[in-house]
Amino acid sequence: MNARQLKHFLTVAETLHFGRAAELLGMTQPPLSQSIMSLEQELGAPLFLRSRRHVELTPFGAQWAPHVASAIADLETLPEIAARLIEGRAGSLSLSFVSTADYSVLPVLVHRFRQLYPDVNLSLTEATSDKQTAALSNGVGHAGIIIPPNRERLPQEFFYRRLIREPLVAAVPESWINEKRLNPVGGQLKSEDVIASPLIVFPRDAAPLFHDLVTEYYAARGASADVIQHAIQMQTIISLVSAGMGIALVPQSLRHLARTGVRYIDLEGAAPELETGLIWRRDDNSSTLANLLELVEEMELD
Amino acid sequence: MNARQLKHFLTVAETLHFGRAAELLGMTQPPLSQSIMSLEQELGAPLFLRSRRHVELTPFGAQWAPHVASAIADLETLPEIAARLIEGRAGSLSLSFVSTADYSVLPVLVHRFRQLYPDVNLSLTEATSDKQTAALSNGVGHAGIIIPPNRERLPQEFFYRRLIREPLVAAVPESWINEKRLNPVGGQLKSEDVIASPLIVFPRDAAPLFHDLVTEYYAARGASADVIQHAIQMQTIISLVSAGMGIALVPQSLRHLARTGVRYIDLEGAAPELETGLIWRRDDNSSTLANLLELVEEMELD
DNA sequence: ATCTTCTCATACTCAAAAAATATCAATAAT
DNA sequence: ATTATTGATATTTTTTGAGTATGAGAAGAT
Repeated sequence: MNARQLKHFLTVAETLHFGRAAELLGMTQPPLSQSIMSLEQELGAPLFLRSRRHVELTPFGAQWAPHVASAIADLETLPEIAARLIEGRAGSLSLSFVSTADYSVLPVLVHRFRQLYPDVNLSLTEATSDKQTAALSNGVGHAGIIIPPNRERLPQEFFYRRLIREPLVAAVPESWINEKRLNPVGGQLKSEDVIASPLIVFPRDAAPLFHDLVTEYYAARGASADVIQHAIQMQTIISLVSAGMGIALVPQSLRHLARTGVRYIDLEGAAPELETGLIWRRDDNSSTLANLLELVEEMELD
Repeated sequence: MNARQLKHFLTVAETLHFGRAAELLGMTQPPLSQSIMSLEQELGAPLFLRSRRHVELTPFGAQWAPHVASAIADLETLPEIAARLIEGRAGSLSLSFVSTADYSVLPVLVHRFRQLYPDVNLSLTEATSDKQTAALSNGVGHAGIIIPPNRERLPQEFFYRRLIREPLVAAVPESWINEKRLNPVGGQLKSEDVIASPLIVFPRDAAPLFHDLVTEYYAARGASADVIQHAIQMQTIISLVSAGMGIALVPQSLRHLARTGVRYIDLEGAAPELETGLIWRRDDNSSTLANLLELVEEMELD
């Protein structure tokens, strides 16, 4: 019993006519008759009742036909499924991201991807850059949005592409401005003001690169940060700023996270810039990943 | 692309080794390699990454495999489904019955059938003997439990088998006995008492054969029935008896329908007998029907 | 470093299966 | 009666699937 014979059976069951069925199947009638007969012999029961002029299904044939039809239909959608998987229009894409990306590239990227590839199962995981790199290295996940280390420290097994490069801005309690504790000039905060203010910042182990970028700002000005509090979530940091506990240096895109009592102010002079980009394994040739990369090329994220 | 190639693909995907897969498939390795290659060519994408020493699935292959596995599994259950349909262990059986059978043969028949063939979809329809015969004649339903007409009036297209032959008994209001309006002697009701009592009976058009059996009882005794009420359901008739409206002549098996205020009493002498039997189309060779018939032969219903 | 082994690919041959052609036989309609 | 229709049978041809023999490249052993 093979799919060919089953197809033959279905066609005869539909037409109830060997000649016409053979035509539909692109073959001649004799081999079709033989095919059905051998199928019946194998099953040990007739599928059709044939008089010399008429063909009809036996009760067994009639009840079996829908099962066969369903199995054959499933079989025949396999090439279509394959095509969709090959083109990356179906399948899965597992994307990890650092929490800061949540306010900049991630939403627009995810939205566009979902729009273009609605049938791809996109799974998103928040993780630090280090953890993302480790997971990808172990073959877990397809791509990660990270804050990149120095080029030489990025393992050879990865490709990297910059997504966005944005200056840090200060998130400050609104009250401190009203009380003249901070004095922005022309919409910019002076470095003396920054240095003099208690700082709320990520713990270094959670985001070493971002942490280092902030502390280097102080070091470059011959000072060191007066870290009053660590917090592991951007939202928590902003909440603490709102409570007047201190200021924070955050990526500019965090302006999207509006919160009463918090003002975002540009830094005076050349602000440190935070780069965010995408990494993926060189040897990963998943088509869903390829589609994501293509989409990244097409989008103007900066 | 055919089921054979897909099976090859699945086996290689499981073993990740062409030689061992070929062995599992009962073939040699070269044609297996060719089969996979031709499948890959047809799909337009590689299913496996082969180095000279290693085989692994491509992302596409890995994602396609479960779809293929499911389709092939469905395909391979078709012979099993066919066997069950052929043996009548799956499929459907549509049985109609007269309402009186509800209290005699039907429950035990249905119970036993369900027990033996739990996967057969058994559909039960209550109908008069005439309607059942007509439906069967039109190819609707498999068998019917009817009160049979004279043999010569049963169309040639049917087979018939008696299931039960039971005497009619009188269903009488309990109060009438207490009030000595009826006087059973030795547990039997005299025909004078029957003739003298108002009768509740099926309308003739709903059950002509049963109706005729009852009226012939009166005719044979030179009387005619004093029909005080028609009712179309056995339960209604017994309810009316319980209310003291009259008596009814009912099949003995109706004793199973106990009701306060109603007594079932044998008729004096030779009581009219009601036959109930099964009909089916001679040319219906459904295996579920065959199983029902076999079951009927094995059971002692009388 | 060389040799052996493992493993998938290639070239070629053969057998079995599928389908074609030609024809038959039975039935229904003209 | 005759003809057209339709499924079955007989026989040949084509296609497909699988076999054998062998090659080539990589990993591991000596």
